[in-house]
Amino acid sequence: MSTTIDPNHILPRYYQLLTILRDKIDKGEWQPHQAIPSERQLEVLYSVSRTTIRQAVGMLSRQGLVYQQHGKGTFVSPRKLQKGLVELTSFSEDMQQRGLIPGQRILEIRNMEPPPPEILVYLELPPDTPSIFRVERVRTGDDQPIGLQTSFLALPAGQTITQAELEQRGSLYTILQERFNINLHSADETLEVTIANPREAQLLEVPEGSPLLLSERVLWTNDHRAVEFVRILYRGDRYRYTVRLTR
Amino acid sequence: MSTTIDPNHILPRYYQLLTILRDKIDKGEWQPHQAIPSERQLEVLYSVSRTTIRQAVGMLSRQGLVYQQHGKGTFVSPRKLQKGLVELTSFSEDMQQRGLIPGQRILEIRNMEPPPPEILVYLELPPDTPSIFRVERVRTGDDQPIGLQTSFLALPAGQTITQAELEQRGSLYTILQERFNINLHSADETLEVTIANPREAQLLEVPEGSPLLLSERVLWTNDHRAVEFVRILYRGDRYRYTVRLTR
DNA sequence: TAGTGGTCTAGACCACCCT
DNA sequence: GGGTGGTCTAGACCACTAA
Repeated sequence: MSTTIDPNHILPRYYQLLTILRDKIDKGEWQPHQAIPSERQLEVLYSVSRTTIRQAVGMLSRQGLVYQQHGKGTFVSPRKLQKGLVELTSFSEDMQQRGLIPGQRILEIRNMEPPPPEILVYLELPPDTPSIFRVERVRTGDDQPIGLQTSFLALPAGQTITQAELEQRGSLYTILQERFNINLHSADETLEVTIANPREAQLLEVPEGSPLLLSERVLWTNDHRAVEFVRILYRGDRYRYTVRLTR
Repeated sequence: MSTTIDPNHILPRYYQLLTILRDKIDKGEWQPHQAIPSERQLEVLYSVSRTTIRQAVGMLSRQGLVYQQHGKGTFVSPRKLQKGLVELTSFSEDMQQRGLIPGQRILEIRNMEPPPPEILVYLELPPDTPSIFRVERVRTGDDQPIGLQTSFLALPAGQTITQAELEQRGSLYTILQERFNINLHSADETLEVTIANPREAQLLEVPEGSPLLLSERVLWTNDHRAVEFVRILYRGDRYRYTVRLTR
C-alpha cells in the first residue's frame, strides 16, 4: 500500500490522500481523540495544496472518522463513530456485515401485467406502465430464516430476470448494476411494527401473531429516478436495525 | 428575503448562496429534474468565485436537494428526495414535523446513585462515575400517548435538572444546549420489535402483549463524547420510522 | 467543438484557541 | 503571538456530454 501521492495516478489526489489517512486511523497509528497533522503540515508532507487536503479531510469528517475543531485541530473520532451506519446496503451485504452467510429461497418470480397501482405510485411511474417485475423470497442468514422480501422493479421494456440468473448472482443489486447499468444512489426507508399472519408465520418459522419489523424502501438511481420498491418483513427476534443520525 | 450576496454579511457567502438557491427550489421557481444555472453562470450572477459556488452546490447535493451530472449540469431533485430524512431530531421536533402537537407526562426524574453499570458502558463513562440523571416520560402527540421515553444523562458534576425546568422548556435538548452549552452532533440508533409488558401497556394505553417499536439511542456531542442514552418504546400502531440511506 | 462539472494550485485574510 | 481550521479568490487543466 502506498503512503505517498502520485500526481499521475488515475485516482484523484484528494482520494489517494483520503485512503492514506483512513488507513492510518484504521491501523491505530493515530488513536481516538488524538490530533492528526494540521492542514499546513499535510500540505508539506504530501505535496498537495491545502484545498486538496481540505477536500480529503472534509470527506473523512462527514464520514465520521475525524472531527474538526476551529482553532484547535483535527482529531480522530472514537471507534464507535467510525462505522458508517447510514449506508445503503443490500440484504446480502447487510448479512455479511453481521457475520452471517446470506441465502435465499425464491418463492415466486414473474412480471405483473398490469402492475398494482400502488406500486406505480411508489415508483412514480405513469399509470399506463405495462408491467412490473416482482420477486418474492425468503432471505436467510446462516440458513435460518430472517426475512420475507418482496421486490418490485421497473425494468427496461421487454427485459426480465430469470430465476436461474437470480440464483446464480444472489443479489438483485448486482444484476441491476452489471446487466442494466443502473447504479443506486439512495433509498427512503420506513420501518414499522406488525404481526405475522398465518402465511408469513409459516414461511418465517415463527408462531402466528409474532411481532415483525416491516421495512419498506424506495430505491433511487444516480439520476434520481425511482427504480425499485422493496418490502421486507423481518423476524422480530432475529433482526435489529441500526442507523446513524446527524444534526 | 435577500436575493443577492452581501460580502460584508456576518454569514459566509457560500451559506448566503445556499439559502438563495434552496429558496428557489422550495418555491418551485426551479422544477424537479430541471437544470439550475451552471457554475460559471452562477459566478457571474452572484459575483463570487467558482470555489464558493461549488461549496454551496456541494452542500445542496449532499442534502439531496440537487444532483450533479458530470458534463451535463446540476438538476433539481424530485420532491420526495428533498426532505432530509437522516436528521437527528428530538421527540418534540419529530412530532412537529408530523404535524402533531408534542406533549409529555413526567413519570420520574432523579439522580441515580450509583448509576446502572450498563448505562455507563453505553456512555463510555468510568465505573466510578458518581451519578447519572434519569428521566422517564410518557410522550404524546395531540394528547395521545405515542411513546414511553427513558433518558440517561451524564450531567456536569453537581448539576441537575428540575421537573419544573423540564416542564417549562419541554425538551431536554434545549436545556442541554442553552444551560450546559452542549451541542449535539450525531446519534447511533438501533430499532427492534418488542411486546408490551403490563406496565408499558397501561402507560401507553394498549393491550398487554401489543407490538412496540423499541428505539435506543446514544447521543454524541460536537467533540464526539457520549452525553445521553435514550430508550423510547413507541406504540406500534401510532409510529412509523423513516430514514434516508445513501450509497 | 462548446459547455458542463471535477480536480487542483498558490496564494490571501479571518475567526478561534491557547499560552 | 503563533498555530489552527474556515472562507475566499482567480486562475488552470481535465473528463464527460451532446450537438
